[in-house]
Amino acid sequence: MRIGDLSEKSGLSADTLRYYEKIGLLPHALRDAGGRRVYDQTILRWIDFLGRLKSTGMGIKDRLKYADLRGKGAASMPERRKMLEAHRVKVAADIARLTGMLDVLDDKIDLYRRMEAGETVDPAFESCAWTGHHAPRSRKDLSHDDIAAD
Amino acid sequence: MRIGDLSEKSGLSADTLRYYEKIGLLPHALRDAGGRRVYDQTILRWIDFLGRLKSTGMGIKDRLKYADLRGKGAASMPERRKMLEAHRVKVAADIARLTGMLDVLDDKIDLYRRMEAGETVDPAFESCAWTGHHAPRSRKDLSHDDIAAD
DNA sequence: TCTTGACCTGGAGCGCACTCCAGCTGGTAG
DNA sequence: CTACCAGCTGGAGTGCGCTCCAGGTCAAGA
Repeated sequence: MRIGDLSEKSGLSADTLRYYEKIGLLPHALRDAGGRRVYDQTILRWIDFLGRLKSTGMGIKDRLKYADLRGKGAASMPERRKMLEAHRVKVAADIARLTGMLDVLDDKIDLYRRMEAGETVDPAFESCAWTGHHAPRSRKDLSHDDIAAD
Repeated sequence: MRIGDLSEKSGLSADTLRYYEKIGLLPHALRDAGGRRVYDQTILRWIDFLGRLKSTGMGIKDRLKYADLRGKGAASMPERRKMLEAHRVKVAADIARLTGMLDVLDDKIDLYRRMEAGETVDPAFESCAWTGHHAPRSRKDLSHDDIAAD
């Protein structure tokens, strides 16, 4: 498989694949007689996993570190596992944040809908504006205040 | 409230607050006699909501657009609502993606743990490697292949 | 009065993650 | 034989989202 096929199968551009190799995310590809990169199917598994790490918020530095560990073989397994465990914590936190946002959005969308329909806004939300001098205590407090026509 | 206090309360640096004002995410702040920005508490609600939009993956262009609509008042409500509805769809998709990753991570972490303990790898996972020429059919298929010592 | 510290402006610089390009080579189809 | 296309390299450019800095103003406390 050459870079064009891999590009198609992986969904990454040839430029990106070469870039990934250059920075070390992908191992140096073997070359054919003409100097062109030749890939094995198995690289797809790795590219997919890298894509998942990226799309779940792992930055390039950590992906590079992980790729580096992977290149070191079985001895690096405990360290790789620790990285994945750390990432798991972040992913779980992100899910919680996104889920919270879903509620905020639903409330706001609902408020807009009602205001568009000409409904008077529930005074329970009007009156809880920040007039005091206290800092917000929690996400819950804030998300309550968030139900506003912003 | 001056910019230092707002910085503390919002968690954004004064530089970032000025930057946000410059690009239009925040409205132009009123100034005191000495030309310094003076803020009202209510700006915190807006900053918090902007932060949520950002931290749930809304890019700067869309946040700018939303901020612009907000500045136009009640007439822009239907459009704002549509933006929020579109964002909701993205957020829900992100939650699904992250949740899928959680499973992948759990499987991989488990595999590493077992391999670190010297256990032989389950042949069900060894043999399902990509030797065929088919593209992956679904996330489920792939996540299965993903259980590999990468 | 003097000094400190918060704030001001405009603009440069940075890290991430690509993306594009010029100019070249190598293999293949007509 | 020639045209073409895929691929090669090195390097410049891009968009996002800040972050930092120089050089200045202003107000309040010792």
